Amino acid sequence: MDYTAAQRAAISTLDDPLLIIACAGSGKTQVISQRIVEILRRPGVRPENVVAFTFTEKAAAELKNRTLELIEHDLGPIHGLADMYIGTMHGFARSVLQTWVPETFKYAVLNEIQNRLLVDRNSNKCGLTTAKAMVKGTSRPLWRYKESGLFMQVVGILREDDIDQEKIPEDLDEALGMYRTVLHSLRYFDYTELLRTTVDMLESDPGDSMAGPLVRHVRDAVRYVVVDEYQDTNHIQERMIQGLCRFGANLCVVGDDDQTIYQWRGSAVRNIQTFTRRYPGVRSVTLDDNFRSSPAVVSLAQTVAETLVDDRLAKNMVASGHQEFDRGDLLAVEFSGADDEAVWICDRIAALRGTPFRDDRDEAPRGLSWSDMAVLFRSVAKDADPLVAELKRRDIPYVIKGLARLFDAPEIQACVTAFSYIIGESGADDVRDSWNAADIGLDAADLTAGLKVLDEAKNWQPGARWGSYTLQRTYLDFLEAVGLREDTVPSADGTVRGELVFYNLGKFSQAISDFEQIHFQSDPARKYEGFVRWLTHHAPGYYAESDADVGYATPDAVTIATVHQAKGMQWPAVFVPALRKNRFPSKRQGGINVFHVIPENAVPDAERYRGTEADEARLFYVAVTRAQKYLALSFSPGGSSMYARRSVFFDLATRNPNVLTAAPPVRTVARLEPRPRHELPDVTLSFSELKYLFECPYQFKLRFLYGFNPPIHEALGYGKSVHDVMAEIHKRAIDGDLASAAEVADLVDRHLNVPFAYPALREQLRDAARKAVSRYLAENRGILGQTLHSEQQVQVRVAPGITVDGRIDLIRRLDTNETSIVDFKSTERAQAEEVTRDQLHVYVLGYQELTGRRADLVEVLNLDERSRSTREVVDESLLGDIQNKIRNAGEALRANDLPRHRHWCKACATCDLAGICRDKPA
DNA sequence: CTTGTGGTTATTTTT
DNA sequence: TAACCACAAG
Repeated sequence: MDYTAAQRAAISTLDDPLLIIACAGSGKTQVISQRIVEILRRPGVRPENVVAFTFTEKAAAELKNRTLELIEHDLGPIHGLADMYIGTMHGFARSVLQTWVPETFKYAVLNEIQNRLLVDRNSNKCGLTTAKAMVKGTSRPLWRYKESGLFMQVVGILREDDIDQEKIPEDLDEALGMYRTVLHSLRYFDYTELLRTTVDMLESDPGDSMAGPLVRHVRDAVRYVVVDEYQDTNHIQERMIQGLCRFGANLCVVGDDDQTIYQWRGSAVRNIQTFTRRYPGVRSVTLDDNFRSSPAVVSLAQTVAETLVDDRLAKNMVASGHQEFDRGDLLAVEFSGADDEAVWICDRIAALRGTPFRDDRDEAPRGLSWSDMAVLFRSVAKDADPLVAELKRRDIPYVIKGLARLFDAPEIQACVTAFSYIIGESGADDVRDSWNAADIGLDAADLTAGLKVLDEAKNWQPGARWGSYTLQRTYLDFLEAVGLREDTVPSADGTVRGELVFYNLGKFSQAISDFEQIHFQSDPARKYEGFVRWLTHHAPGYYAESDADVGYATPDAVTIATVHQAKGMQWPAVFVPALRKNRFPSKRQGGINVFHVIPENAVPDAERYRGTEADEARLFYVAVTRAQKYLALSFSPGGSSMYARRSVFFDLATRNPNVLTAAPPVRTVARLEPRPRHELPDVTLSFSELKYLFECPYQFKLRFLYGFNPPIHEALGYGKSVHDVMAEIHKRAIDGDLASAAEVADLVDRHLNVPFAYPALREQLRDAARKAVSRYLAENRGILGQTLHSEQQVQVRVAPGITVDGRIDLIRRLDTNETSIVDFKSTERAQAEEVTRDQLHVYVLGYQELTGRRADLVEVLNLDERSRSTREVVDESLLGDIQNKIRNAGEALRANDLPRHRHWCKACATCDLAGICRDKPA
């Protein structure tokens, strides 16, 4: 790989704090990866010394894969790569807490929807009504349900930003305290609390009793910190970075202040703009070669960037790629209506298809295909309808993000009707009508069977345990009774409808899980009623987007996306329609916002949350720089007078000399056969996902691609709790601190978290856990001191782009001096023996990757006294087989080839989802 | 060029 | 409910 002088400078600066200003298309990911390789090349540096942050999981997967590829190529096999962290800051926080702070082991992380359900359910205890909004000079409390979203934003900002405590009203501070108390008493982190807890600990003294191990780990292990997309970091994230570097780790931040587009999350462009002032001795490198776009696209982007005057970091993007500019590539066209605009875009898409295009300088040209084109909107939800209709009319394939609303789907409406039947708000005829309207291949007899399930759910017995009436159970039973199958969903055109319907039904299953996680402990009558109430009033707003983007395989289709979603991507041809005043740039929004609750002067530069003209210009800059060669901007007046005028961005573009305002007649170039660029998606699987994939590919699809969840079990959390106890015991054992029998009760009490158990069950589980741990200690105390690793992160890269990662429960040395890999099982729940054997042999591979050594034995230690433990010698022949098996499974996943088993088999017998897969044998 | 009024609209999304 | 825009009036 040839690097430019600037790239080489960035790659080789390893000792001074480094700021890399990376223009769009400047090969940023490659540079970061290569720099990590150079770090690892240094004598004495181990992979665990490196921590690299990205903004999203997707970016992390890309960076990780690129880095591993380079390492393989430049350094050959090196060990311990599983200890190198490349991921999001939230992921890092979770991982270090999980490793170093036993007190946090039992915490679960809430997603945003569960978070909001929690706030609504505990609105008084959470401080929702204690917090007050200042409206027209008088204060009033916030509304439950209606303003709980606002409340969450408020408690988010209060914990993430650099707040002037003096200016916070007492009642608001109290509300925040109440909210945090509720979170902690239920053992939950929200995304913010996860970061806050970690950051607060990172800033503690190395001798601190709780945070000490974490701080000492950072002090001893973290030597190089890399932060990508630095312009999108906010105050708490900056604190996290400082916490990691406080013992002298080298810091490298990478970003582009012109591409800050997440300001409403509180990201502070100032972090990157003032970086050189805040860290002493910073070396600054600007990557201003754009290898992606033609000179004309680059010049237009420059025009946009130059409107951003204040405090912009100096840079001068130059086109250095191989794309050539031909007059007519850049257009800014006006239309009298959105329909004309849509027709024109489709015409142009059709005309561009088959046009010769070179992905690389010295590669033969290929014909452009559907997936080489993208249409980017400021708001897909508001503006994309006419285009979608036209694409549909012409049978041009497209994938769209963020338009269809989940609860508008007829099959979801039918689900809602089924639950409202249970609480007596709909009749049997309503249920039949709604499912018939969904047209998913059910006949009258199927629905009769389904109604029987719903009738049973109606008849809960007062006094019976609440946990036996789970919504998820009812839902899955209903789907099983009606005999729904993916391949019997009728479809007019192709085979995709079954997939879409199952995707939506899977999402509904997730919605049930979200609700039930928070409302499990309500009595059946209230739970079902509350659920229906939530489904009709609140859920539709929460689950706004249902993208039918199922699987890893990328279809050959035109992309319709928002500019935000397009960040980090590129296409040969890009369209940016609906460039209307008040939409793009977007006008400010009315209604009450966080600053009606938080005094504006308590937050530094509070303006940044609201979004400015400059922020919109940055967004437009991002849109323009996605194009490699063809870029068509267009305007048509929208429905009302508000959107009747042209955007300033459109006018700005027309002033650029490379832009034509009318499309020239199509040049007659030799057309080629359209051939989409073949890009293999990176696949990273956890061990448990892999287990499902081995067991049954279709079950994997139902669970992880569609999102179907099994019902919550009352004892859920027990296995994890015992696991956590073992983890603490072994971590202490490594430090030479052997737990005694007298500590068992205390250990169990600290880690036991069974939120869905009724009181008697909880006692029973506590007792079982104590027994299991005592028995384990009694039987293994002798070799506790020979613990090598506990909860060890491992990673196996079986093929380029296919990685498996996970944690090994325990690695220990036996008295025979053999190394043994141990997996704990704590419940009777059977798992096929060969699956366990496979899993353990994957661990063996992981351990070998980590240390270069081969383990001798694999053990399953059953902590449940009624099950047996196993101990086997590592099977050499199995190790090769398993690699192939993983590779094949990964390839199948990439190709979206996830079939069900041909016949009912052992896996079906234990599968929670068999009922929506096939008929059970008599 | 400023001010008042009535009408219209309320985005983006990651963890 | 709040904020902003377009347009008209002064």
